[in-house]
Amino acid sequence: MTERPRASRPRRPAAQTRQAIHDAAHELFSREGFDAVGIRAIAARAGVDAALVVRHFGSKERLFLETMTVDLAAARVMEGPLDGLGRALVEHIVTLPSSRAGEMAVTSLTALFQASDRSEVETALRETIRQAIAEPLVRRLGTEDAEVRAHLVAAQIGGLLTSLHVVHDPVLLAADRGLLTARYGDALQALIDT
Amino acid sequence: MTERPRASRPRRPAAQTRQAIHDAAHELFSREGFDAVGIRAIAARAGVDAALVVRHFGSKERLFLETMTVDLAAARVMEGPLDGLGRALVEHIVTLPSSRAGEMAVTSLTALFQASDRSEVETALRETIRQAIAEPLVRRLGTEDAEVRAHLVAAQIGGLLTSLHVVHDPVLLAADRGLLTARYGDALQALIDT
DNA sequence: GTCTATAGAGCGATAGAC
DNA sequence: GTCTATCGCTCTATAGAC
Repeated sequence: MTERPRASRPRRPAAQTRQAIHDAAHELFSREGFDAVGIRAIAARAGVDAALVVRHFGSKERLFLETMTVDLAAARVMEGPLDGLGRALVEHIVTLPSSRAGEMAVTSLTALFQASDRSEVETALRETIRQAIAEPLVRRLGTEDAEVRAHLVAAQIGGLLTSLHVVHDPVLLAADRGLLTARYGDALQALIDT
Repeated sequence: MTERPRASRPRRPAAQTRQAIHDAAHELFSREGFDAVGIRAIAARAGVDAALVVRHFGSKERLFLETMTVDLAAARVMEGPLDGLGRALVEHIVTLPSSRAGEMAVTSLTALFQASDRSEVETALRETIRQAIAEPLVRRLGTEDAEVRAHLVAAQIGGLLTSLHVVHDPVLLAADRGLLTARYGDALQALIDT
């Protein structure tokens, strides 16, 4: 249909191709995990050739790391008053999946967890947790053991996230959000208050 | 060297072969994860042929599930007095890797987490958590919301375990055990006391 | 009970024409 | 920038000789 002798296809802008690969990769990696998804499957979903995936992102692992970034958007919550912060954080966590961005953050986090036997992925995961939770909090807690406590807060929040989205604990998934927030939030608060 | 025309090898008892495969599988799966380890590698380490692995265990996934079982040995701790249970549980968790059995439990748990995108593995993981933590505890807590609280306790303990052994949080790994036990244990206790 | 051999498929990555 | 073709390798699982 095109008048040119189709030396190559209708020529999409490179940025658009890159974005299509990016989106396809996020969707497939989120749903099936790193190992179960091949470059060919990503290319097929993006409507491009498999070689382009490598050309644009270098390798499957780099594509994974670039695609599965997590923005927990917890920074805003962290700025709130220290008392009541426990419940506010848990409320934020359980509400995350109701926004599109939050849902993507959660699925990415799950995929990172499951691929964390690759050392680069483990590093990315660790850095994500540090930046999103531990570091903002350690500045709020002036005390001497602030760093350890902040990382324990991160551990506890991670526990809720993995129970919900990795293990899929049916009791917690079915539980009343208010009850969850109150109980787990107060336990978190104990960690914050020392 | 053998006098028989080596139709087949010196004939090891089947149970012994099975055990050798089992041990090799545990070691490799623990260290490298489900996807990174092939049947051939397991067979080589066990000193047997790859076909025997399939013959004895049916499939790689069945071998994985049969091999990576977790005994957290938390039941004994659960029987202790309800007050102080938080710290006792955390103490138990951070001390786990110092025993051989505990270390195997921890490495198995890590491998289960990382392979939990396979639905049978996810089910096994969920069941392990329920049996080891949630169920023993729900019997101790008489209250109405006992089940949710017990599963929140499991989530919080899972958070510590994953932070230490999946994410490898350097702050927590370097932290004083006593401090960890006190802080995280008291937060856990808040969940137990309601 | 153990082995050889192989089916049957998929993989990540590259070379080079266009 | 895009595509075709392919290299070289891995994998799980099975069939059947011994």
